[in-house]
Amino acid sequence: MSARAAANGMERNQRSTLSAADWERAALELISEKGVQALAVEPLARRMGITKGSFYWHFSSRESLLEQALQRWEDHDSRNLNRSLGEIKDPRERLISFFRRVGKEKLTHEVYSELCAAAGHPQVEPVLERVANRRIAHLSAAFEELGLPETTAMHQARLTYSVYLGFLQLQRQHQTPQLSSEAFDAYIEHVIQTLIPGVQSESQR
Amino acid sequence: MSARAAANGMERNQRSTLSAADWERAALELISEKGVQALAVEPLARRMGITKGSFYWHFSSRESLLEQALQRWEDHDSRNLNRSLGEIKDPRERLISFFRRVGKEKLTHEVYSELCAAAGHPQVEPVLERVANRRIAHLSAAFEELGLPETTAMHQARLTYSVYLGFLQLQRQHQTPQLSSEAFDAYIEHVIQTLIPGVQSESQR
DNA sequence: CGATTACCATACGGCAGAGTATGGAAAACT
DNA sequence: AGTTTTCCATACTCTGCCGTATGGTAATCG
Repeated sequence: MSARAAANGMERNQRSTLSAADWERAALELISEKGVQALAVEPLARRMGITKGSFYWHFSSRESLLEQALQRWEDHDSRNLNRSLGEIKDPRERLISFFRRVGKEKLTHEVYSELCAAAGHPQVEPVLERVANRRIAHLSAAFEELGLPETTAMHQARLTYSVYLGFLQLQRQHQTPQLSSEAFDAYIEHVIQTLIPGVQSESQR
Repeated sequence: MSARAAANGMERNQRSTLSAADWERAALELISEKGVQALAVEPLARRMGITKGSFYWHFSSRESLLEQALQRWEDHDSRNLNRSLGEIKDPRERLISFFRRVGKEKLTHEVYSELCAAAGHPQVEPVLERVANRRIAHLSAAFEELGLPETTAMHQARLTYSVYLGFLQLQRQHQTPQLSSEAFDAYIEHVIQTLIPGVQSESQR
């Protein structure tokens, strides 16, 4: 009985053979937990109950793994954004869904949060730039649909995105109220009323 | 002529002997440039034109250096905050100065930005928590002075601080307009008008 | 002026992760 | 059934940093 067969039983639950996509998914999961700098070949392999002999068959280097994993994440995120753009017609609802989606899509946001922490990394930087530009453009378009002039809409979009980024940061510091609690909902409500024109609370009507 | 004397002439311009404070300052400078994870003994020593033989005379470990450097930074930041609280009476002016000070105090903010990126680090985390709480309390108090009810003021303070954090993040990604340009001033103006109650632009009057 | 103290260089051992080399086993082809 | 391909384990080397040990030199003190 080989050591490989022993490992199959417990640690590796799925198939008997790994693909590059498996490594990429595991890499993103590790990033979401410990950050980009913690993405190392041997620790990742140990985590998967395997050795790096496998890794270097699928990838040429650690750098290459990061590259592929980042691309996978970016594609996934990009599709998500376009989907909400197509599905939600009302720009106000689209903006609100932007905030509400922070709770859902947990893994994606955790990864993004860690990527932000690793800005400055040569491979991460361009991804961050593209993603931020796409999302800000998305917000800016919604604000324009709501009647804001172009420059104002751009400012408001940048401001809104800053709030989102700051929220992620406070979350990383555990400085934010528990998600899915009344305190959290109240805060989100406050943010929406402050940033989205034309949304009024009951007390203000 | 010793190698030491040769190093004195060029790399080390100041005194002939280093103090613990010198190491702490150099550490903060390195953090502001490359982040917390880049704070390593040997690279830092090389940067200072010296060897780690000196370092381990002043400090017991890398951990200890980080501890002292962080404390130095936090003290400095804390004093800054209290100073503005004492000097500026008008709460509106105090809030505005909060944003305007992002341009000044460059090193302090760059360090803070990198500390945020290193949230999760056991030594950094408590510092971040204390600093954020102090600043948010500072903002919250100002909003209360402007007449907002307690809960609303707290929400607004958290929101405002999120904007600040998001701004730092966008700066790290080079996604923000150049400081001290008209575009930058226009954006800051927009932020102030959106977040500070009772501030009106000329076009809105 | 001799001895102590402060500060630093050099050389060492140790660990952790990157990448390479090589061989083995199972599966897929022919 | 025999061969090739696919996938992985094991055993190296190499590099970068941590922390220690030890000795040297300049300043300072008694």
